[in-house]
Amino acid sequence: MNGSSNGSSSRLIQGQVIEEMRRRIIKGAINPGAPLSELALAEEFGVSRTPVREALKQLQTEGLVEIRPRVGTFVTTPSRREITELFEMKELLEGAAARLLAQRGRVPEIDLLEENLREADAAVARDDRARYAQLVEEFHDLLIQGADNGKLEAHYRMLMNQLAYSRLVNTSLSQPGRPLQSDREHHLVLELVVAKDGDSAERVMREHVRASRQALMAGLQSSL
Amino acid sequence: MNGSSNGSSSRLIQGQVIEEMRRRIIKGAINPGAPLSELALAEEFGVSRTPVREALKQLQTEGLVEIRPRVGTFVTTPSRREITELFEMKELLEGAAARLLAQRGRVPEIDLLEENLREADAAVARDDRARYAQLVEEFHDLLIQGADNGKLEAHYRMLMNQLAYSRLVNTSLSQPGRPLQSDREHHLVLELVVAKDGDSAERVMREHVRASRQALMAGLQSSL
DNA sequence: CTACGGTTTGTTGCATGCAAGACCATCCGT
DNA sequence: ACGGATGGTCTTGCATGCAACAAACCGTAG
Repeated sequence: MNGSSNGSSSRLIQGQVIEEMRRRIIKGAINPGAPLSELALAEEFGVSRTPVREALKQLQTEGLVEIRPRVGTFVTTPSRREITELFEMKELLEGAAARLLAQRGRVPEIDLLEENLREADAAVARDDRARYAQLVEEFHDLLIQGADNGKLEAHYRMLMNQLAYSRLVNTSLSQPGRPLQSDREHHLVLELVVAKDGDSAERVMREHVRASRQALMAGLQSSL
Repeated sequence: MNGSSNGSSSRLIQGQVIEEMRRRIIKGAINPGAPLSELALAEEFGVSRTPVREALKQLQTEGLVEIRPRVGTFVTTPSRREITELFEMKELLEGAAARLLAQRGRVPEIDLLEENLREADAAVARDDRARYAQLVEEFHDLLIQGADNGKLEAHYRMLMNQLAYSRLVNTSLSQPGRPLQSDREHHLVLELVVAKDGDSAERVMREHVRASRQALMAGLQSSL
């Protein structure tokens, strides 16, 4: 398994459909709850229903769509409770990743993380929120990769996909002062990782995720 | 999602195939690495290739089989490294579950866990390893359910399926003295949970999983 | 206006046929 | 005997047709 995607998928047309549909759902190009007709998708992609059907089946197992037998297929919308659960998992996995990374010592990912923070500092300084959002995602990705645990990474990607996190990051960072605080928290985590203090790194990382979640929830409240 | 199974699957024949195949793989009724022919399975179940095919696709996403395009479908065999990774995740999730359960206070699952330990004590006392193995699985299941986090439970079940844990438990418990120690560790965890000491409960639970893993690895070594 | 029945439409579930690729054994040439 | 080409056979991937079911829609009776 490579994360949540189908390994050598590019050659198989069902693989292409999977990647495209996943991209659309995660980016929010399709409204949550919207129906996905096999036939319509098949025609749009210029293929038969079969590969589309198999793609949707996989996306269902990944938790991105829901197939109601003989009714239709719909983009899933996480309930408030599920969002809370997903963040609990995010906190768990990223905290563990920080600890594992700290235990590994100085691996290439550390350098990439330091470089990431240098860029992030600059982005925050010039108030470039879009760029900073990208860097935040990269930071978390590097942390997970640095943990060097394929299963952890796979489950993490699945979670983030269900959250459609790429969209949420922006909401979270739109809270005043959040980017600066977020950047500081990243610095602290990386310091503890470099110092090989796994326990503290995990604790601080979890606090960071909690803070990020609260900023997000606040942002969601105000946007509704 | 209800764990890793397909919700209302009983009526759809692909759902029946999924459940049956998953059961076989987890129970070890099929040798790891063995090829699974769509046609053969279809004939055995008395259906066409289509539902079998869709079932295998889902099992692939769950990590139980591997579909090599135009070659065949095979039962996956976790590598040594993957087993280590899976146990790292198990430790993580069960530790978190212990902490979450402790935070929830006295919920029904606590009573069930205490009842479970009473039976487990008896099973250990009369050296009934088979019964104790069942109770161990039930203990961990109750812990996860008690955490009251659906996502955590879903990911946990997926992990356990990949490990084919029901088989491994026996190997682990075949180590001399392991059942008694395991039982004691369970008691300690539950005490801390009841005392609402989440941090300690998580720590001890993780130590318990590590110990269980070491017993398993020792058992695997000697059996090879 | 409301409640109920029948129909119509849309959806997915399953069966089947064909095609493309991978693998293997065999045969031929050296 | 050995190496390479070649054919055959097995596998899955995809296209298509039909059937079963669900939901909406409309007309009708009360």
